[in-house]
Amino acid sequence: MSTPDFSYSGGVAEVTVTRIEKKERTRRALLDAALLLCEDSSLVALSLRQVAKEVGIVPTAFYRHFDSLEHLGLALVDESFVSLRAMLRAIRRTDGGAPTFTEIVDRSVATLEEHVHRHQSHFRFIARERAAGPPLVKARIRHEIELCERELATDIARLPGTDHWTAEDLQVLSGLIVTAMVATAEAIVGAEGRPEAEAQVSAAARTQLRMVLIGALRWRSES
Amino acid sequence: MSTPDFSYSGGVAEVTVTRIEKKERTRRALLDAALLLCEDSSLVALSLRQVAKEVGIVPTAFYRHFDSLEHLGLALVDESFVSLRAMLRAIRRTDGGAPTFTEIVDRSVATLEEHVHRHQSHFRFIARERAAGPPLVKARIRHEIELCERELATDIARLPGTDHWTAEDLQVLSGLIVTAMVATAEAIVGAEGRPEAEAQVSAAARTQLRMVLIGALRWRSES
DNA sequence: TGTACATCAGTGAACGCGCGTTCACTGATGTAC
DNA sequence: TGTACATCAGTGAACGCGCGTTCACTGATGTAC
Repeated sequence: MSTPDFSYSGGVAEVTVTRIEKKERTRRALLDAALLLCEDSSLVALSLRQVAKEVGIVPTAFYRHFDSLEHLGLALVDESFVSLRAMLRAIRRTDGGAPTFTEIVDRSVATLEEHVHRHQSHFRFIARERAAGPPLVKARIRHEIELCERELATDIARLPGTDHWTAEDLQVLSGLIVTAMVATAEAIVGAEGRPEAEAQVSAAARTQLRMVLIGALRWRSES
Repeated sequence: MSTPDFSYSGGVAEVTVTRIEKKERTRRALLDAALLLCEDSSLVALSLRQVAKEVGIVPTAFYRHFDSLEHLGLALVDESFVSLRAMLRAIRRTDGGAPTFTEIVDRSVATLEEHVHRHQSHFRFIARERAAGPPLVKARIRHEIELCERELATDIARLPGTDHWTAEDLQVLSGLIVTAMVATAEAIVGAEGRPEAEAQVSAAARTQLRMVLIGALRWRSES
């Protein structure tokens, strides 16, 4: 196979692509191929040669882009958390002025559902490699999840009724919610588009989230 | 290396071991070796030859015991869930006549902590392979976790104040608790024996569990 | 109890294959003048 | 604008290695008589 040629001719004009753009496209293709190929096992079971073959370059050309598959994995983690942060922002935006807890919960779960669909492979990747990825990948995912928990904690602090909460309690609640939402995301992915299964998952998620919020808001007074 | 010889001489008597016992010991050694070797990646990244080498048999002898590493994985799943069920039974036993929710929560988390320590490698194995294991292994873990959720649901149904609950609500609550406890188990393992980190994890787990129970018991009246 | 035969856990050679990584290379793109 | 040189993404041969699996085997243990 020859050098991938990304220049193409439109109806009228020849479009030429710079060397830098071409390199960027190969890099993209490597990331996409790796994400696809490790879908049903893990990055640790994937080989550099498989990825290169999928993209249509020779194995040695891989090194022009990444030092190793593990480093490619770090890039995928970073990308995935861009999606995830975007989701947190979207939830914050839609829930910002919501009148009731029920509405906050419903909107949050709906937003989660939508984002899981749009970035399925990213969510799967994180869920998988969090537990089984190469060392550096595992470590970075752990760190990023911690950041998300903190971010969520500051969001929660803005809800009415949380004024007297300690920073620790906020953090603990935030951890619980993130854990539950990660599990929900996994379940949505597991539903594989079967609408009735997914409806059940999201109904369960709404119930869980409501239970948690109700419990959290009452919790100091009973402990 | 010659055939592993399990017969040994005590101070007084020669102890001979039957062929069946000898085979069983090799099988055990294979299971232990696999569990050890996949600790920091996954079963999908492990090779039959590594396991055989660790045990001190020739690679081909592996087939006397398992069809493949994936089937060995299934045996490990079964073993792990024996530990896990034992834990659920222990929690049921200690909490059975507990007077207050606080006590139920405290005892449950303490029991979890203790069992996670005793069967660390089993918990790690399940947490890892649940997300990234070979297909059959993933499927069986998913199934077993579902069974645990059902088992827990019937336990919860015995608590006072849950009489009017629907089966679905019980299932949903049970799912939430299992998710939170799995996450706690992972965190305990992650604390790696640093006592202050672990104390923090278990304190957070108690808070979370209490929030969840308080919320759950109030939830129907506010939804 | 002794002997002849069956069983079968573990052996060891061999196979073809995919692996990560090295190296010197090619030729299109980019740049300095 | 044209030419000479630099850059560098991708090539292809080669390496030694570990992989799963096949096969015929060995020799200790187990059993039937």
